[in-house]
Amino acid sequence: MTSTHMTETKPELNHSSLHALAADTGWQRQGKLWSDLKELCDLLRVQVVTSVSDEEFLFQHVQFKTGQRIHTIGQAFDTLYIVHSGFLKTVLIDEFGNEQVLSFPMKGDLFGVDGIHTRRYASEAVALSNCDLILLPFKKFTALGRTHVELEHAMYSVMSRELVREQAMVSMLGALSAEARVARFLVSLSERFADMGYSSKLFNLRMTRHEIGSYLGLTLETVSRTLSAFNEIGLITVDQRSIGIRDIEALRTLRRLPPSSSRSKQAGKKLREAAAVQAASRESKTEFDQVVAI
Amino acid sequence: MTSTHMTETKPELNHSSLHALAADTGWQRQGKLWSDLKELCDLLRVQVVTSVSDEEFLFQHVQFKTGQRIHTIGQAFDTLYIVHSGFLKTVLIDEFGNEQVLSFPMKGDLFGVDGIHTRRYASEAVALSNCDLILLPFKKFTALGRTHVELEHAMYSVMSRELVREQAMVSMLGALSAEARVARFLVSLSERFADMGYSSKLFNLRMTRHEIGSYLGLTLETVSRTLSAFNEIGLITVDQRSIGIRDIEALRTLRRLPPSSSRSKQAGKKLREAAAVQAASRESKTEFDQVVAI
DNA sequence: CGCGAGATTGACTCGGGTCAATAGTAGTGG
DNA sequence: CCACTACTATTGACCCGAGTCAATCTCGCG
Repeated sequence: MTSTHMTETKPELNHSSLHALAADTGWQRQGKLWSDLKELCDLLRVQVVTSVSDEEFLFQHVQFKTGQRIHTIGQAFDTLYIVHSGFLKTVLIDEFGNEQVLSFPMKGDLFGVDGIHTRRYASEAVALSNCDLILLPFKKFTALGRTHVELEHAMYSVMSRELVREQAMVSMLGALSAEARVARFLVSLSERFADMGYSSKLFNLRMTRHEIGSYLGLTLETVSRTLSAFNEIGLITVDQRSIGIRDIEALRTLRRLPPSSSRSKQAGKKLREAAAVQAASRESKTEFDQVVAI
Repeated sequence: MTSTHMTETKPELNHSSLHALAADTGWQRQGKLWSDLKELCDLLRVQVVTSVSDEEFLFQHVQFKTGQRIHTIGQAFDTLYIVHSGFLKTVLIDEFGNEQVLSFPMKGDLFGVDGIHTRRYASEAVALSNCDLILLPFKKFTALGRTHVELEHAMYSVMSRELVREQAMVSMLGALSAEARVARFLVSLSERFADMGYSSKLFNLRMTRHEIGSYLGLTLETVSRTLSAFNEIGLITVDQRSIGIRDIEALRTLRRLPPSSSRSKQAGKKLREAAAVQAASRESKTEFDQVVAI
């Protein structure tokens, strides 16, 4: 249970075991303990007209180790979480025990929102690395929102942003080819790393091929194969979890081969080949001079 | 522009033409004109501890005709919409003009939420039938939320619900086969019609095969074929836009043939066949004694 | 009555899922 | 320290579900 890699034996949604686990964590108080409103809003990338930095309103941090569950499906909801550092995944578990990865929250991301409506979390959140999370008791937060108008708006804003993200996800799953999905996934990861201050060109994946596949609606084999293909074409460099981005533009513009409901009949295959050629022509111009993330 | 079927010629995101159109509508004032808070919450299926029915806070209705656009992508956001009656679709338009249907709002649904974050609508909403919508000016609404706590919570709740819905969508697109998607689509439609007071057994689709396909991440041919297959198996009755549900349980439990990241290796094909058999055995027990919707 | 949009069907193709074998990696324990 | 074990990743062979292309049919409307 305390090993650093994910070996926890899927506890069958056992709530008591979860709580035991949380208790086990013991609200350790190393590292940063509290955050104020401003820090919180900065993290959420929400522009707040710097309200008086109320020192009275502080939010506690909690640490989770790799593999630990932050919350499970069905567990009573009462707090939202903001990632201060670390990487997680949120998953849905369908009626037959199959996991479906919904998101990979990282620094600045909010999660737990799906619990508001039914007052129970609709998904499960698991730490993919050691994490430092900010607790955001929902009651306390809404109460605050009433006195700090801009905070309330921030909340709406973040939820709206999350909704737009999901829409983009739906759109991607509905319309893009496997290659395009993987390409975009890499691009978005790269961008996230960039604005977290890490290298956007060389980084380590925090999740398995299986998790990536689940997130993208593909099998792990397809993910692996696609990464290998990108590698051969020269778009990226792959070695296990380590990814080097060699041609982000090619990845970004890599469109769907004639996928789903396409009406504008532009031979998609040609686009792919074009992208490949385009990539090959740039192959030698990028270099790897940046620091590896983490 | 005022014809009752959808012939509007994709106006290339021309905002001025949109506004002209809205002006054209002329905020017609037939039918119900205003709704109070309680009515609004009832519609949203949010339990509100019946706040004093403030007659001062009323929300205006607007009518749209089939094919009219309620808002377009990029248009400045300032109001949310609640469907009082009628059917719509919301679509995303990707970088090459392809539509992707995101939802089919109907009675009691809220839309426009995706505009909160960037202050511009991220999607486009189009009426699939004549519609009666309730306008919900966002500013006014949040202001109200500050004095009526339960209203604020209702807003969070509805947004959270919407998020969960999107998650379910992602999950479906990522994990289910074409047949399962169509089956679930029919089930959810049936349920929606049921709690709108229409028949859950016999109803008319308000959207084309193409739109259904776009929504489900399939081609219109696959949708058509799948409906035909369900028809032959005896799960449903199809005639153009008219759908008769004959075995909702079979549709509900129709699982994915071995789709994506399946680890529990249960021969999916057998499940399908089982469902078919199951369906056949029930074939004669359902009857069509209910009133057709609309 | 003819036109155009939508729906249905068939034939063909191929992207990506399935199954399976192999290899690289890391944590565990003797 | 090294073998043992459990994941994780990579690759290949095979095949089927669903996309593509295209012909035909229906229906509502001008």
